[in-house]
Amino acid sequence: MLDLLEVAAEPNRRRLLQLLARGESTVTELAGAFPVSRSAISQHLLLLAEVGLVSARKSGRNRYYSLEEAGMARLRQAFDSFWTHELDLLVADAAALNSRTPHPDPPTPQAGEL
Amino acid sequence: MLDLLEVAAEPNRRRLLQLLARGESTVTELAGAFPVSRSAISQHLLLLAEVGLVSARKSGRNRYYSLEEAGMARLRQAFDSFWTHELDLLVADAAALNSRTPHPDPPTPQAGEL
DNA sequence: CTAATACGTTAGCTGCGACTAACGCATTAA
DNA sequence: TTAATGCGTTAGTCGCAGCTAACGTATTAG
Repeated sequence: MLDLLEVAAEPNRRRLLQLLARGESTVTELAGAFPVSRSAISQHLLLLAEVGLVSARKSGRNRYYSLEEAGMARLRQAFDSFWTHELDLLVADAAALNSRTPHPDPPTPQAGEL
Repeated sequence: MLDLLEVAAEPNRRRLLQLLARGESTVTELAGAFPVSRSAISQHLLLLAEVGLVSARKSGRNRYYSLEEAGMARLRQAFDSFWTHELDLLVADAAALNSRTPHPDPPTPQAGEL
């Protein structure tokens, strides 16, 4: 599996990325937040590393994983590239239909946002 | 597979969503844009329908698939929910590193997706 | 030193996702 | 009417993604 978006989309890996956004962490620490084994988490991390979304630093007998910023930027670009202008228009319509909450930020094509 | 992001992330289904963003289309028409069979495309569409991203309208002996706007809005929200503030900060740093254009409004020639 | 403990990875299994082939059903042609 | 063509879906196969169990390795206790 080489596809960036597909790799990042898997629920456990998504969660891993979010946890790592808080800061670097070991496999065991991360695994504590999941119902599955360390092994499973380790393999998810290896896959994330393979596509350049994370990297590891060895210290003692621990390996500290952390987000690879350039990779995450590529992920962001991939999603933005997927989310074409047509989709923006469609979703804007949908939001107008079923929301009494006046959209505060979301549909605004902010520079750093989206 | 019930996960919205995961369903949408698969490359063929991603492409289907993009094609449908241009307007409704039949299974056969859509399949023409892929190297795989009508059957495969039909099954991808059925899955997309199951999670509410598309819907179908029958006319003659054709079924016209089109995007479900509310579902696409949910997809957007799911991604925004995943992309936490921490990630925004990290990616902002990464963008600052390898580009003098900090805000990707112009079509960046980087993305190899799709 | 040896043994024990804890870390992360590799070996092996299983279920399910993605695909082609076979099918049912309409529509159109004869 | 019947036959033929084209539409989309269902039946069945295969490979691989995701998991647990077993392992290698390295630190720490004795």
